[in-house]
Amino acid sequence: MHAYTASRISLPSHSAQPGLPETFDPAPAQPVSFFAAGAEIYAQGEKAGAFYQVEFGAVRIYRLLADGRRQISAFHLAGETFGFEADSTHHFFAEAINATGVRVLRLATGAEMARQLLPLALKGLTRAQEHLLVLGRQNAIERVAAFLVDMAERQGGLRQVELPMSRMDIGDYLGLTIETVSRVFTRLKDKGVIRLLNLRSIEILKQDALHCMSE
Amino acid sequence: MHAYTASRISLPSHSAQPGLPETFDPAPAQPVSFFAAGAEIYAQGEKAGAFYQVEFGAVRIYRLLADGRRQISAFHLAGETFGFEADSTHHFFAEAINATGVRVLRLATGAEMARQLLPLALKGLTRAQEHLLVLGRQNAIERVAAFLVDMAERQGGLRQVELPMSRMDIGDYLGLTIETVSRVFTRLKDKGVIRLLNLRSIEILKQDALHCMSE
DNA sequence: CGAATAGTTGACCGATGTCAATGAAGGTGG
DNA sequence: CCACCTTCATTGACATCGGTCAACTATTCG
Repeated sequence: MHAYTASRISLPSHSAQPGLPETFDPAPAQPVSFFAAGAEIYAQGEKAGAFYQVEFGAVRIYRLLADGRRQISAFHLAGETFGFEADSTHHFFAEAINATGVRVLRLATGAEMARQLLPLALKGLTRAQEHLLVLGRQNAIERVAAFLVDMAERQGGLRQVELPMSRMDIGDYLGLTIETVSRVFTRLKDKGVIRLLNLRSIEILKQDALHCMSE
Repeated sequence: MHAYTASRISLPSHSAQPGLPETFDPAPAQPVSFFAAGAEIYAQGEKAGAFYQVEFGAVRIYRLLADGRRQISAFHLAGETFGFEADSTHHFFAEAINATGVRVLRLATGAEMARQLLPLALKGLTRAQEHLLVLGRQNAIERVAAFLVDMAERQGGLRQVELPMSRMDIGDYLGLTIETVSRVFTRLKDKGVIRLLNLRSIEILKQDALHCMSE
């Protein structure tokens, strides 16, 4: 049982992005906030009133038990959206994993907003439910394999996969300890399924084998 | 690793309910379908085009792995709504646990529908994410305690709680085996926290202790 | 270059799964 | 209405996967 102590590492600079070239956004330009690695985007219990789109970097969404055990329910990479809640309160914590920029989208109320948000909420629901299957019924190898397959898909299905998060983050996402995550990485490496380019990026050598392991 | 073999036990009678007294429903009356215990309401892969409100009985939503391992992602009791999907395909199975009546609500498209559906989707998302914490980071006693607390709350917070589902269903919801569920029930009974009135209903004797155990 | 942080590896332990036997409950037909 | 049979739940003995603790190594950052 490992304890996790949350700490506000640095404050975001809530200012609009000035002069960077950007892809065209049909919605009226919204401010982009920057967060340093480990910075809190919002906390459980805080008032919710916006949702967020990742411009660059990566975000972890998590919850804590009283004794510090942490469960990360989702990672969000560039282009993905998070932060909507059932009521006007955040039920989870959101933190930047690395230096991260998020576009803050103020919540309009009304049917048009619901129309935009619903598909995102439903996609998130499906993702969460699929993750339940992993946590409830898969063993350590299957969990890590499923995680790598998912990360690979979200990065365009390339052989090389960037893992912006630490082993502890991966463990807290998969319901495992860092030691077990590490051991499974080693086993996959020894089997020739993956290659560790460095701590934060892997190459998938046997796509089929990995898919197979993830069930 | 236990195998679960799904089987269509009986077909639903897709007919409107004729002469039963009903509580007033502001929406135009929709047909109610009846399902026998174990009957399939929809299957993974089927075309989705409606959502469902439980009139009476109970429903399990689940997914299977290739080798038969099953994860129940949610139970739905009377009054609750389920069946909406991110795209037009069901990603899960839905089965009646007991004799169950569900009101079938055909999906209108458009903003007004989204406005109605969004809160339900968001509520479901929050529930699923909270369940992730249970599956990822809590031990067997905590899981069962959390389950009982949840069931009690959803039944009005009474001391006596009805469990419409089998031990296997509970196990497949909590990521445990039936043996472990049974052993935890016995431990809670021996500690005087609960009393087993019969297989499908319990009495909570120490509400605080149970809350405490569920973290 | 050195200290601090993150990751890996090994030895051991315990919680939960597996397998098997027993007991209780519910449904069906005589 | 009862007896039997089937299904479901409980209990025990044992195995195993993953957690814990500790030592060591690699990486990053000042």
